[in-house]
Amino acid sequence: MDKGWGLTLETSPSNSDRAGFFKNKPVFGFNLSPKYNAGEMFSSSDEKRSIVNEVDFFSDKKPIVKKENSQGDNSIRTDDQFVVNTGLQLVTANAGSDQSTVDDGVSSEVLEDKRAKIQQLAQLQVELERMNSENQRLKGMLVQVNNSYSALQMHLVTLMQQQQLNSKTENTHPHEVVGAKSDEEKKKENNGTIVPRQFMELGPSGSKVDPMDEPSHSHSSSEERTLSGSPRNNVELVSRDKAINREESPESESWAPNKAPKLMNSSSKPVEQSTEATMRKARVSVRARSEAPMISDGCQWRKYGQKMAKGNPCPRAYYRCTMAVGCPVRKQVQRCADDRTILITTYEGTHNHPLPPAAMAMASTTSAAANMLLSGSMPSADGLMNTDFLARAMLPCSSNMATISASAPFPTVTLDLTAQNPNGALPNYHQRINQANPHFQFPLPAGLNHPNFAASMSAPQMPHILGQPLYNQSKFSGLQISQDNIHHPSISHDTLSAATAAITADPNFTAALAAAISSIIGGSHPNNGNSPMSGPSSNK
DNA sequence: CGTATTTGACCTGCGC
DNA sequence: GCGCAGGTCAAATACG
Repeated sequence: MDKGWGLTLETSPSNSDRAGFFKNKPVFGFNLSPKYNAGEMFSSSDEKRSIVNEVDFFSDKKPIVKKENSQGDNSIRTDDQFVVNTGLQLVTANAGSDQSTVDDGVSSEVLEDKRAKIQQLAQLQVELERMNSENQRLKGMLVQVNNSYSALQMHLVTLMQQQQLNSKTENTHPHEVVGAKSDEEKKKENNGTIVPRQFMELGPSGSKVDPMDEPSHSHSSSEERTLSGSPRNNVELVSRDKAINREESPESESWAPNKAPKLMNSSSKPVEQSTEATMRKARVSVRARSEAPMISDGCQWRKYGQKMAKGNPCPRAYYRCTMAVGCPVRKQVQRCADDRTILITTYEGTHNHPLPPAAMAMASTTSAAANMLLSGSMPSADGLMNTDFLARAMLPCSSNMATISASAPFPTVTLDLTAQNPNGALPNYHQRINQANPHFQFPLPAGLNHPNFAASMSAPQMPHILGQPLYNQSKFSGLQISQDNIHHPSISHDTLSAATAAITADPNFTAALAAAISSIIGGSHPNNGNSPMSGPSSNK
C-alpha cells in the first residue's frame, strides 16, 4: 500500500489537542478536511494556491465575495469552511461601507466568473467526498489486513513457542525422572548434544533446575533471585510446574502455549495450591500516553475494585477479564502520579480462552514478556540479563522503553512507550503515532490494531522486523532491528554483542521480542469492549 | 430486570 | 502483635 495514504487517512479530527498537533507536525500537507482553514494548514500564499482553487477564489476576488454576501447568496458561503478566516472576515469588515460600490460594479463578466467558481467548488466538493469515501474504504481494508496479520502473527508465535516448549520438555523430563546423573550420562541422553547451563546443582539438597529457569550460580544474590526469599526451592517448584503444564496441556492456549512459568511460588505452599497464585505473579506493565480512561486491548474487562494507592493521588482500578468464565487475567489501571497523561496498565495472568485478533497482540506481548521474565533465562556476561539491554533489545526505539523491575513485589516487565529521547523528542514511531492518532498517543502492544499506526509504519519495515526474528531465532535479527530499522545511537556494539549472545542462547527471548514488536506493529483498536475507569476521584 | 460499577469491608502479606 | 498497604469480595447502586 502506498505510504501516502497513511498520511491522508485521518480526515476528521476532533480532538482538542489536534490543533497544536498539526501545527507542530504539519505532515498532512494534502489534507482535504474542511474543518481546517487554509491559514493554519499552510504558511505561505504559494502553498495556499497549491491546494486547489477554493483558496484563490476568495483571496483574489474580494469584490465578488462582498457582493455574494451582501446579496445573501449562500451558495458561496458553504465554501467558507475552507477559508474561514479570509472569507468571512472580509465580508464582515466591508459589508456596510462597500454596499453601493458592489451593487454598481456588478457585471456579467463577474457573474460568469462567479458561476464558474461555484461550479468549480461544487466539483471540488464532489471530489472531496469521493476522496473521503475512498479513505474510508482504505481504512476498512487496512483494518482487515491488520487483523489478518495479527492473527497470523499470533499463530506463528504460538507455533514457535510450542516448538520450544516441546524441545524443553524433552530435555527436562529425563532429568526430573532420573534424578542425579552424571553430566556424561545426560549428554548421552541428549544424543551427545551438550545443552548449555543444563542440570545445574543448586545446593546441598541436590535440587536440579530447569535450564530455562536458572542461568547461573553466580548471581544467586542478585535482585531477581531474592524476590521470593527462597530461590532454590522456588526454582525447583518452577521446574515441576512447568513439567506438569507441559504434560497436561501440551497444546495449551492458542496464544500462550507456555502458559505461565512459575518462579514466585511460596516455598511453604504445595505446588498444587501455588499454581494459580504463581500464574498471576508475573506482570507486564504498559505505560502509555492516553487521555482515555483505559487503553483498549481487545479484551472485555469488568471492574471489580478501586483503591487509592500510596503515593499516587489517582486511584488504581482493578479489572478482570470477562471474555470467559474463570479467566484468571486481571489488570490494574492507574495514572502516573508524575505525569497524569500517562496511563499505566499492568497485566497479570494468562487467558484461558481464545482471543479476538485485536487482543492477540497484547496477549502475546504480555505472555511472552512474562514468560521471558519468569523463565529467568537471560544470560549475559555476569549471568543476569542486563535490564538496559533488554529494554533496548525489546523495544529499540527508545533507551528506556522496556525494563524489568524485580524490586517490586512481583517481577514486572514494563513496556514504557511514553519514553522520550535524550533530546526530548519522541521516538520516531511515537511521533508517527501521535500524528496519526492524537486520541491515542501510543501504539500499545495491547492488541491495539489501530490502522493508523499500521499506516504510519512503512510497509517494507514489517516483514523486515518480523520475519527475521521469527524465522531465524537469532539475535542477528534483533541486531537488524536495532541497527537498520530503528536507528538508536545509544546502542553500542558491545550491547549488541551481548544481545546476540543472549538471544542466541535463549529462544524464549526471541519469542518475546517478536511478540513485542508484532504488538507494536499491530496498532490499536479504540474502544473495543472496554469499560471506562472512573476519574481521579477516589472512593476511600 | 439484567448487567456493570461503586464502595466499604475484609483478607493477606510485610515491616517494625 | 500491630499497623499499613495492596488486593479482593460482595452488597448497594446505577444504568440501559
